[in-house]
Amino acid sequence: MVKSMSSPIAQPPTAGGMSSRMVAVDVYGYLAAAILRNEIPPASRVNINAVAVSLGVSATPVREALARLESDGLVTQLHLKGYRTTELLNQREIRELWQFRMLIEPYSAGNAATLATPAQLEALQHEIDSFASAPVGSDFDSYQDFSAHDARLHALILAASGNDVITRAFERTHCHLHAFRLAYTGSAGRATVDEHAAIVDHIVSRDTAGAGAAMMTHLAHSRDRLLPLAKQG
Amino acid sequence: MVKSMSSPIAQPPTAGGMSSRMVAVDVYGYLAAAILRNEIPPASRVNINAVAVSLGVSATPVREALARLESDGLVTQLHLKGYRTTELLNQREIRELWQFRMLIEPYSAGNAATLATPAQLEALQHEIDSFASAPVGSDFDSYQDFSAHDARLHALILAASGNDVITRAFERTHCHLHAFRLAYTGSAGRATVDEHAAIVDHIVSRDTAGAGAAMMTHLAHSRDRLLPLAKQG
DNA sequence: TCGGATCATATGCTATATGATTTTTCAATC
DNA sequence: GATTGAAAAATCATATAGCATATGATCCGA
Repeated sequence: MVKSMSSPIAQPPTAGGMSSRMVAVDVYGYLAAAILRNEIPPASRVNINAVAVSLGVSATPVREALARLESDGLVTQLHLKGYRTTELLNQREIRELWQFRMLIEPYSAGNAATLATPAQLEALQHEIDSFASAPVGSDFDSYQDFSAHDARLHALILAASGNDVITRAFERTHCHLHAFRLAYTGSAGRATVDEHAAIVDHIVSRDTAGAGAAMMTHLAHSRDRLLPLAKQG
Repeated sequence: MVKSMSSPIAQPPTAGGMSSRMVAVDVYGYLAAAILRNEIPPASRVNINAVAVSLGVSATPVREALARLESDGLVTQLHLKGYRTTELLNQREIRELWQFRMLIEPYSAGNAATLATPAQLEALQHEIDSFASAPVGSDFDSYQDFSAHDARLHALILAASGNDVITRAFERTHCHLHAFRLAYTGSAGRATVDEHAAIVDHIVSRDTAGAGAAMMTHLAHSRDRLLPLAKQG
């Protein structure tokens, strides 16, 4: 996100005409964050003009961002009825998404154990250390921090596994975003932190099979932690 | 509060609406097909205005389609330089893409053997039959038909496996489109037809392990057939 | 031949028009 | 009097045209 989005109120409409070329507001990032934080609740309409006005841009860049968000599965477009945010995942969808993760993430964790560069190992260890001793709060901001940490760690592991196709396929699931939308009132779990540490320990010690197994265990647990929060489906 | 009683019906939209409101041209489909057929060569610029004029629409729907195509990895956007089609896959990218397929398609083929409905089994068998005895030509149109058959068969298997997340992740790789761009001068292979038939035989006979193994074999072979056509990387 | 100025072209955006949809209003009926 | 249904108004999504700016190529002079 770039700038000037903490004030949802009126921006002066580009007086004089000098400022129209100044800043490219990251409409995509703004909308993704707004959906993440449930500022735009699930299954609610996204008013293109309202977004455009609140960001001080016109409709065209908003439409472009929404087209991308639809590819990401965060909004859906109905002809002549505009865009709506998607529903929260139900239990069936969680099972399907986690099954997908179980196919690619243990494999990727194993590859990371084999292929990670020293710098990548250090980044993984740093991510673990930064949360190993952190307080585990239960307020919104704490949970958001924790969710971001979770997302970063998994992304680091994928990146270290050396397969860009798989990494992008994983990113496009936006699994952490969907999980956050379900659990944004929840709290960070010490169990998750421990499971993350175990995965990274195996990767750092170049234990391919152990890393894959630890990731599989972690995914099964995280799925089971999430399922009770979702509707049946 | 407005009361305006007059203004009788006398405003039927009638004519006028016909010309400009005719049909929503499928810009996305047009561009995807154009890239597929190499009418827009790899790594070449896509002139938004030219596309708009040739399709008889304005720039806005073209921009929206290009935003979606970028999410699909078929074009890339450079700021103030517009959109370019992506390069052909190189050997490293083929290996990465096929590795991804090897993670999800054998699993999905196995699930299809377990879960496919009778209608889905029939659709699979029909797809096989329609090409089992077909002539295997080497001209452009024949190869295009064959590629479409290949894409349909894999899509049917994914659909029968009962996991929409995995199905969408697979679709978004556009692996058949990338393969076609590399091999569009090639010819359909009898070997591929036979491998397809073997996979479907296992699925129809509810042989989960056999279906997965047959799919894995098929993927390895198709990868090895494709690699010589790509640049090193 | 090389460097710099000039100009044509394309991009990204804004402003606006058009028509579909949704909401509100209001009268008629039960 | 409450409720239903239709008509009008308002709202909103989509599309179009046009403008300001950045880019890249051409041309000129040294």
